[in-house]
Amino acid sequence: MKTAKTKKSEESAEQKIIEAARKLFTEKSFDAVKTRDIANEAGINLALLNYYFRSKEKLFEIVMQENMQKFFQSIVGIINDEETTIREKVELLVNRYIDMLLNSPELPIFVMSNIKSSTRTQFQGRFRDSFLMKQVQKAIKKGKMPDMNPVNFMLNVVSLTIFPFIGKPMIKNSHNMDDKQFLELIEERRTLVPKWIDAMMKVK
Amino acid sequence: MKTAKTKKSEESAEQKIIEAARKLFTEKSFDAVKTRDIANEAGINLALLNYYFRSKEKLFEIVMQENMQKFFQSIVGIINDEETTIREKVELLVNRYIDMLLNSPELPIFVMSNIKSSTRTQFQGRFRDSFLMKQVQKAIKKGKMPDMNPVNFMLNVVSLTIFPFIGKPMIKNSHNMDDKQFLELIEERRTLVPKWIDAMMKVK
DNA sequence: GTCTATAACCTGATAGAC
DNA sequence: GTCTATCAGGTTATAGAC
Repeated sequence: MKTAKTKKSEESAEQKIIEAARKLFTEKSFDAVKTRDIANEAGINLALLNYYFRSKEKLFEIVMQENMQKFFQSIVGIINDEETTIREKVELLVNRYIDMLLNSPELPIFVMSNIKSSTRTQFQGRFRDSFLMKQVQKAIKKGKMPDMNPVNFMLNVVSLTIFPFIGKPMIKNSHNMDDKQFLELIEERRTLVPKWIDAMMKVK
Repeated sequence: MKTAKTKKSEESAEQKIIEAARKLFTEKSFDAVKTRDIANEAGINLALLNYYFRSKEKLFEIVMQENMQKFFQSIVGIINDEETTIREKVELLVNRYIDMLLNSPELPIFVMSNIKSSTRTQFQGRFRDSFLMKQVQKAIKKGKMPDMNPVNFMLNVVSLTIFPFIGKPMIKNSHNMDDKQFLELIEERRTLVPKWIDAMMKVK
């Protein structure tokens, strides 16, 4: 063990830095976050940050990696389950994403803003090669879904589930809603989105 | 007139600066954009930027204003038209947004990232008080739509139309698509989204 | 491992010549 | 109006003491 640990809520300095970095990088842009902010948030000194991680970029890469993981990993199991139906997968996906995003509402914008700059091969083809895609293609072939690019199916699920979190400030502003009302809106969608997806797939 | 203009593609320095700023601020964060970048992009000197606009913040405010305008203004007319049906409004909205976003794909992330920091009263209640909202509320009361928060209707239209542009890098990456395929996907949605919205509203 | 001090560089803004 | 030169302060990263 590198560092002595007392049992109570004592993390290693290294871990405290990573957590501070994750918090700040997830809610603000790379350039908006200053290394001093991270050091302060972690309760350690600026020099220590460079001792553990060689540079701001290196630290950001770690946070990026963790956030991408968090965003994608949790659904890989769902979309590749060969035992569940399309409808069941949609329900699982919607619930999984809503639960995650209620805890980390800033995650989508982070992912969408930073997916370009890295992880180019990390999740490449991960959706395309999933079992869900095969199910959707089969459903289209059988005429049980509109004759369309199957990507549109997954895109609809993701759009209806994730966009409300990305657009939260806009929604609250343009409809004069408070946080409680927004939460009720999301909970309503938890049950409605799967039904909607079902209905959408019946158009010819 | 403040500055002499030759007729051919000669804009005032002031305008060139604004356009350079819009380009850069729209595709990168406030802190990621350096005033020197803007000056270079505009083909003028750094000092001139501060001569016309007192500070980086002032210049950003102008760009923000223009982008918010561009994002919201174009739909105000559509959602307040008392002559068109809900279905017609949806078709108009989808087409208007897709056309706009094909030209300015970075606009949604800019708007969603910056709507907090300003324009708090700019578009407040603009959706809530629209004629479309009244139509939707009436449809719900008549049982022609699911018994839900009417905000969910507008939110579905916006989600299905705008999210694909926000998620473009993710979609291209996880489905191994190129730009041409992405464009075809969007064009397919242009006709499908209104049909889908129609079908969604028939669930009980 | 952790700190203070500081080097080396970057960035927004201004002074002053033309 | 437009430029060059430069200032003042901030920012990342490192040197060196403990």
